[in-house]
Amino acid sequence: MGGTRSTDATRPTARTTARAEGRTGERRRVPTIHDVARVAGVSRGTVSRFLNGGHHVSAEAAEAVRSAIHSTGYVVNRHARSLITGRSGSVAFLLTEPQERFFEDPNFNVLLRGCTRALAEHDIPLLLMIAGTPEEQLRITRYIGAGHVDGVLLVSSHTGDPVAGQLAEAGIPVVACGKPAIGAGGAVPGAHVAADDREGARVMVRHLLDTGRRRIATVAGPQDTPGGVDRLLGYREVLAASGVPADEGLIAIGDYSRDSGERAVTELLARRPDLDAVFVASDLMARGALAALERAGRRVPEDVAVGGFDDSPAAVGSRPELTTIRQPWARISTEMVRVLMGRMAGEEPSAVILPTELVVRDSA
Amino acid sequence: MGGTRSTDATRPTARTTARAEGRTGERRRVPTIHDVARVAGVSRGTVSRFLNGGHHVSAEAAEAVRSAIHSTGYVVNRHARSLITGRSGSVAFLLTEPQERFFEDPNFNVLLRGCTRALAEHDIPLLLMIAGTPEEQLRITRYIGAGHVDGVLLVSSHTGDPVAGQLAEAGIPVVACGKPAIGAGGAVPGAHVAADDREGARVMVRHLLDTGRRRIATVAGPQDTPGGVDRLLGYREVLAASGVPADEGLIAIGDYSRDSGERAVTELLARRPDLDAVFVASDLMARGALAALERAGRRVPEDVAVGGFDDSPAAVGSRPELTTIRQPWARISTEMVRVLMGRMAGEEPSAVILPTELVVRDSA
DNA sequence: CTGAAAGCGCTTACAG
DNA sequence: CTGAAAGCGCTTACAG
Repeated sequence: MGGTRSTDATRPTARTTARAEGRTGERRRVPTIHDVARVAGVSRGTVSRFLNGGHHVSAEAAEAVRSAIHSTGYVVNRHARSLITGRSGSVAFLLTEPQERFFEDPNFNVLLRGCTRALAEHDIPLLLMIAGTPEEQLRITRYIGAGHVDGVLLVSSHTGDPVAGQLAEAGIPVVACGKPAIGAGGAVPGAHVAADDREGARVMVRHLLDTGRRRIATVAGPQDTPGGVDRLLGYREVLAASGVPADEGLIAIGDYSRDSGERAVTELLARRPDLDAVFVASDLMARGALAALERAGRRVPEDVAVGGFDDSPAAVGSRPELTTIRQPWARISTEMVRVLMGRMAGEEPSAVILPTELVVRDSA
Repeated sequence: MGGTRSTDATRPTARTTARAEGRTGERRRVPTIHDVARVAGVSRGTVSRFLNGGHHVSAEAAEAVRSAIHSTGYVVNRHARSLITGRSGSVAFLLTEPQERFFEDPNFNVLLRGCTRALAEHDIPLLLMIAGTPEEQLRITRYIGAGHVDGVLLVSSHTGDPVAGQLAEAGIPVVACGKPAIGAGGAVPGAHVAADDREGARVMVRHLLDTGRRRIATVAGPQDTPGGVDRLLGYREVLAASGVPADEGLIAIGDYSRDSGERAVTELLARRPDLDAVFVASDLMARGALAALERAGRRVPEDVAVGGFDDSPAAVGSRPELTTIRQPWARISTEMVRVLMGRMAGEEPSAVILPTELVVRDSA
């Protein structure tokens, strides 16, 4: 804002208001649709029609409006528009992560930036919201439920997140990043976009097998996250198919943190000293695995091959650099926005599973 | 939204509209101030007064409204409010960084999260905006200039950013992260919050001196950024004060990237093989420095001490772990929001310089 | 302290 | 194709 609204002689009932006056004393008046109409010599309705697709507007009228918009510097007042259309014209990027793990995850940046960009192309601002605590969740679901946002890009790694359900119940289009948990009651899964975790894990374990490894351990992710479950599943599948006997002693569970990877591999080494490879379900945990192996005097990849997952910056900062599975974060964000726009236009929820890619570096 | 607005018998002119009806067919009606007024048995004006501070509202009326809000589940329609107050009730977090370096910087996460949180406490949503290209800058300054946002948290590391000036000119309260460039023409510096780069550099160089180093080199940051300039300044000051002869051959310039740090130290080593310490103006560059030193067969810290800057996650992922200067990112975000709220309330621009902290680890 | 009324800037049937 | 008019949900002087 930052302007003084002056009495407009052409509007008999207009009154003088001095609100939103700039601190610095400038008195710029933000032009309205009314100004554009006056300059263009048409009615406000015509300007509005021009603004909303230009249907039922003659070529001359359109041109007059176009030039009037240019000369006045008109920008639509979204509040007025939203008030009548009932749509806010904005979308929320909602993070429901108590541990705030995502903020430590470099991939999160890529995702957030990608969504911001993709939305900007539709001229839709992104509202960043963090609902870590139950109070914040309540406040935010109320806010969103009141229609202050047309759709939600939901990021939460853990299952049992009540927010997704509440939002869906309130009729808000939602698309989640990552596979949602399959509710015990068989709740319909919402729209989501995810990397193909299972196939990614398969590819990595096959790579380990192909390079001659036979005693392949794994550090799986938390088993209350779909990603954690799927990557372990992929591991089991390939081993089963390869005829290598299943060995539960080669499986350890981490929580995606570096430390948990270090602990898990230390355990694994104690249980199965003869392991010659380990598929670690995240790069961060793989960093911990590298540390544990070094401490144990094992060379990587000579003695033990290490395969990570994510292809996060952590993958290249290590020594040796990590062979890993790249998650298509840029595409995930693009697809999330695309699916959300579809939902907002009335399409049914859909799931998009994106392929991952094996990145071979030094560790395996 | 997500509801059908039905004809309201108490409002003679109300019409039936079916807009914003949920895709799933539910027909929930979002309660308005009118519903609250009816339930509470007061006028809409009274409800509004209650909502806006409760002045001129009797205790009984207040109580009736409070309970009516609760029972109806009323949430204010911000668009309607904004339309009349001329304030949007939201704030932009604006990134004007062509290189998008900030998105690779883990500190950026902390900053963004901190600002989101601090704003949420005031019940103000944060709009994330990225203006990397000139076109995006134009679109965004128009958007902001039209009053769609009450204030801007500006993040841009480079000088000569035209956005800050345009925003200020449009009368939008702005507070920048980091010291703005001192314009050649002596433009008044805007509100900003920054770490004390110069003192941080001084502390590090003193630490190097105190631990017996005498041939202290530096890899400075880009000299078109205030941080780059100030950290080099601090380095020079301490050396000058210590009586160590100034040696321009000990000074190299990087661009904050890992590679540039590696290059710079390689150069430095060629020019001054007898250097026994290097103050590197960012942890990322320091990582590169470590690599260059290792390649050159110098032990850290025995042969050469390395001091970083930032205390980013890069500082602990290295071997040896980096001794560095911690930037108070959490406080920076809190202060940015505090100063911005002040600006929005009409206060004059102010600058906040926050202290840094020496974190001693293994590299120096 | 409180109600009735005007009006914020826009969109959208409704008649031409 | 186009204008006049109603109305979105709220706030705010203005009278009581």
